[in-house]
Amino acid sequence: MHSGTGTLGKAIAVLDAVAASQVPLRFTDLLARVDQPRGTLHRQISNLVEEGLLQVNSDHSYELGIRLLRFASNAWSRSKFRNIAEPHLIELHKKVGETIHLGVLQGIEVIYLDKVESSQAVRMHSQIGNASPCYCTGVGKAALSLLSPAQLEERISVIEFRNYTPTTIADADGLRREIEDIRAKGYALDREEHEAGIHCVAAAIGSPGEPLAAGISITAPVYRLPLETLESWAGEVHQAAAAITEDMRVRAGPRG
Amino acid sequence: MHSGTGTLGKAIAVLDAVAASQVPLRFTDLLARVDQPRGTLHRQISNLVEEGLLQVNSDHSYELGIRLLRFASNAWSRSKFRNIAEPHLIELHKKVGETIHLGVLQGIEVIYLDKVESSQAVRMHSQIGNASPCYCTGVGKAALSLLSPAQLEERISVIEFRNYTPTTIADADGLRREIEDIRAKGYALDREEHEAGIHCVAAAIGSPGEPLAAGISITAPVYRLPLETLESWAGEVHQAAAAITEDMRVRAGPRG
DNA sequence: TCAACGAGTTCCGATAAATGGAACGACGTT
DNA sequence: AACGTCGTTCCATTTATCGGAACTCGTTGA
Repeated sequence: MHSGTGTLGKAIAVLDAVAASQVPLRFTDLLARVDQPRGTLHRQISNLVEEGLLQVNSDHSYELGIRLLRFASNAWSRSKFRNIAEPHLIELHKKVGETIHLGVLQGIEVIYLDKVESSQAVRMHSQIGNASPCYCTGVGKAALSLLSPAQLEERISVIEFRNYTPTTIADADGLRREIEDIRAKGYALDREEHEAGIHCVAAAIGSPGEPLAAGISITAPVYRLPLETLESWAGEVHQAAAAITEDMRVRAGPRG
Repeated sequence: MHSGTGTLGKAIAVLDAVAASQVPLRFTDLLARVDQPRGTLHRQISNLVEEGLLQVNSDHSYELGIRLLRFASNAWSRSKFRNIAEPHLIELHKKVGETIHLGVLQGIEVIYLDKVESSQAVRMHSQIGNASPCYCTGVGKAALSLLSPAQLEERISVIEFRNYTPTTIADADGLRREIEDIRAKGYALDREEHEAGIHCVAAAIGSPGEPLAAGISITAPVYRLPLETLESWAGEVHQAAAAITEDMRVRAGPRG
């Protein structure tokens, strides 16, 4: 979504382009999306394919390579943060009985690291690894509230605001006010700002000034759970988030 | 597990080193595992961290970055192969009632792409994305049987045989005989060769000479299911694998 | 107190790799 | 048969990578 400097950055920009597209891309399509000369792009793609990061179908369309899967399964299962957070997610889920999400801020996106819900019958993988815009998700806004003014402005400046629903925050000023509000209250609400019919209450994980900016949320469908109920759990979310923050501090500080 | 040529390859070799290790690695640990001068490695790591592919903890230990997760969730959900195979896996599961695995050959490893089992209660992600050696898994051996003699020898030459269990194939000659046997029979068996107490029957997906070499397997614990029962399903596995191969041919050939 | 050590980081000339413009070959279209 | 499109290859130029050495900082031990 952002990168581009350095040889490695260029290569990843190609992966990004492939990942961002809903339809399979052919060489010329990529050429249009990645700002690179033909020869250069061709070689970069070749390298990526050779490394197993990109896969080419028989019709010359590209998809992300399975080697990424191998890396990711590793990243996920060993993630210190996720492992520390997991018991807290489960505990919170037991308290409220609704779906719990764990996500971290990555640039201007939230990447979901874990999810605890009642009906595990849903097909696996759900939205683990999925990315959503930070400005219209509870976890995202909560995480943003940890940033310094400078960091915050830096991120805001690259956001392209888009109205997913009527309640989506529409511009930078709206987001600034929202962040202020979240800092004051200690929790964030997503009032169907990303997906109609879904709202959530969230709290930030991490401390101002430190690199980790993340959050957890309780998510529920509007038709079944009013916002008031959700908001009444603000204390619980905040408490769980604080517990994770503390666990991270304790276990990261003294030693690995 | 292999790469190393080119700037990109070097970078990925670092990721591989981090992924391969069970314990968190610090700078010096990586230095020992990746054959690179200090200055060079330092810059490569910096680049990887900057791109979000690698993450550095406060104690200078490294773990794989969550950005990989984002790529992987994409790679998985959009994978043409996985999507085509999925209904066949479910159908096969309904027939036999045991766990079905889908895996592809990547170098000398099998990477698991999907899994269908009865008790989805198990924590998600299970072993999707996990990698296992090709010479001691049913899927791996089945996939190897599709390779040309030259390709096969190339791969065999880089395998480091290791005895996971008493029945693990111990050397190249043993593997060559096994592959011959699989070609003759049309299916592969894993007689507790990778994990004691677990065996499976598998069949190859793909055609000789084509790039895709994959397989599916029916897996079961020894204590509950004798090998004879498993082997009696060889026809079903083979049939399902053939159906996937055919679907891939049809849907990949005419157009994307 | 000071020297020695190990871990991580920075610097910079030499070197090798990436760059990108242009030409080429393969198809399908008009 | 001439044309446009798409993918691929080539090669002189440019640029980033390489890697040895020096530097910083915290720890250990005499």
